[in-house]
Amino acid sequence: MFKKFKIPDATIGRLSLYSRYLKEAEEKGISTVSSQQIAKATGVTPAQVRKDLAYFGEFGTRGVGYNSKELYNYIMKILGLGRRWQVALVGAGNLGKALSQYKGFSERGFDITCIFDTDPNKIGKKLAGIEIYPLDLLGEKARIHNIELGIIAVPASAAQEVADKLMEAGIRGIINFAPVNINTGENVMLRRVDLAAQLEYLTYYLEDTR
Amino acid sequence: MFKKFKIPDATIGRLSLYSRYLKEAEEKGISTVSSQQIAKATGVTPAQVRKDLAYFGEFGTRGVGYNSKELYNYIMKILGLGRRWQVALVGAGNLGKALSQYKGFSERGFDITCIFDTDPNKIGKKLAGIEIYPLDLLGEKARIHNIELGIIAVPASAAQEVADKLMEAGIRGIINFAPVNINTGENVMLRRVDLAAQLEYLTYYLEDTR
DNA sequence: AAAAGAAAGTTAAAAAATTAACAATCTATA
DNA sequence: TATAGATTGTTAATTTTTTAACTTTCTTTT
Repeated sequence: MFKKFKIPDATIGRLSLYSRYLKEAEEKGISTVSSQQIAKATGVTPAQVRKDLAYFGEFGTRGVGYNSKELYNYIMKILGLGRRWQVALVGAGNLGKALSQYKGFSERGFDITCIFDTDPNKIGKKLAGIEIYPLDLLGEKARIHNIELGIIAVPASAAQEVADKLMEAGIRGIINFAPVNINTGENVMLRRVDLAAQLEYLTYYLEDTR
Repeated sequence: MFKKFKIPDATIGRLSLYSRYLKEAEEKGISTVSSQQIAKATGVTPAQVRKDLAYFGEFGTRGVGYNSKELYNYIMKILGLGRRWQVALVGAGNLGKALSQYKGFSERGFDITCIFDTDPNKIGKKLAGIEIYPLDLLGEKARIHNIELGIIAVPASAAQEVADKLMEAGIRGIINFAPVNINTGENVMLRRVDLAAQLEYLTYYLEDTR
């Protein structure tokens, strides 16, 4: 799988959506799809679909289209979803609880196998059947569970500290749900997801359009 | 507030982050900040900060910087956060439950005041103190509660139907947590947040870099 | 077997976003 | 009061991303 040259971030997000449509199509017995069909289902243009795919190779047949199952498999491979990933969740508050129970992760190959918190009242208890460990055990447990990804679901004030601990434990990819910027090493992939900010995109546009 | 010309989507997201830093700075007693400081704290370049702000006006003083409190207020106004917004949550499953309890919304001016579901076992019960209504009552309750924004936290298969109902109820902004594209009218702002896809950005980059 | 239609892959053009450079202006200091 | 330093707002250049147009190839039909 080539990642020699820079791919637009948005392309990755669209590939994810394409793959979901392709799975659905295949399950419905639609064995061949066109860029047009993919585009319609995912809300983009056919040219965009072809361009996105062209970054990675030639997956279709001219004059015909793409084989749904085949393209699905290719995209999943491109996204790194050819295998399962073990994920650590830090923060057993409301958000952490929700994420631990969210079915959507498992469906896409992500297994949250350990949860960490600093609150003595939470440690030892379970969330969605997964035991909550003290944050200090992160390194040890991460090794045992083969953790490669981490989710930060703690208050903004604790986010950087948690990120540091995750990096110390050798975790290479981090999703940060805290509404704050955190600094990571060069070899660590970081992505921030600010739920409130999502609503703010809406209010920005709606503010004075009434 | 001008929105005559197109602002990069990413700018809105950064403004949100700037505002959080500014609030923090002000609370710490830092009354003046430079684009450099904002940039450092939020992980962008100073030029980017100034450019982002320049879309909306002149908020600083050359040779000096920005007044933290003042700039904070301006940005909040720009984002439409000069007032509170009433939000309806559709879907009382794991994700819905989490979102209903998430403190981060209220802090930024969003109040989830009613929750909807189709599951008879859930209707009538409460989540985070908020009653769960049958989806059919959406229109009625939305009117009573002055709902302007909607959050879709239902399975992908039901997302479009829910979106249609939200639009019917006059809701103008929608966050869709279902991993599927949905179609909305022209005068409705839509934003998709795919939690699993966030992890996929990481795995895409990590896949073969071990 | 040729022609028409469909659809991918590719190249070029256009648009959008970011980065960098610079001119204007404020504050502090000599 | 002039000068140096700081820092904004703005303009220009660069880079990135999207859109459109075109070429190739496959399938079907006449």
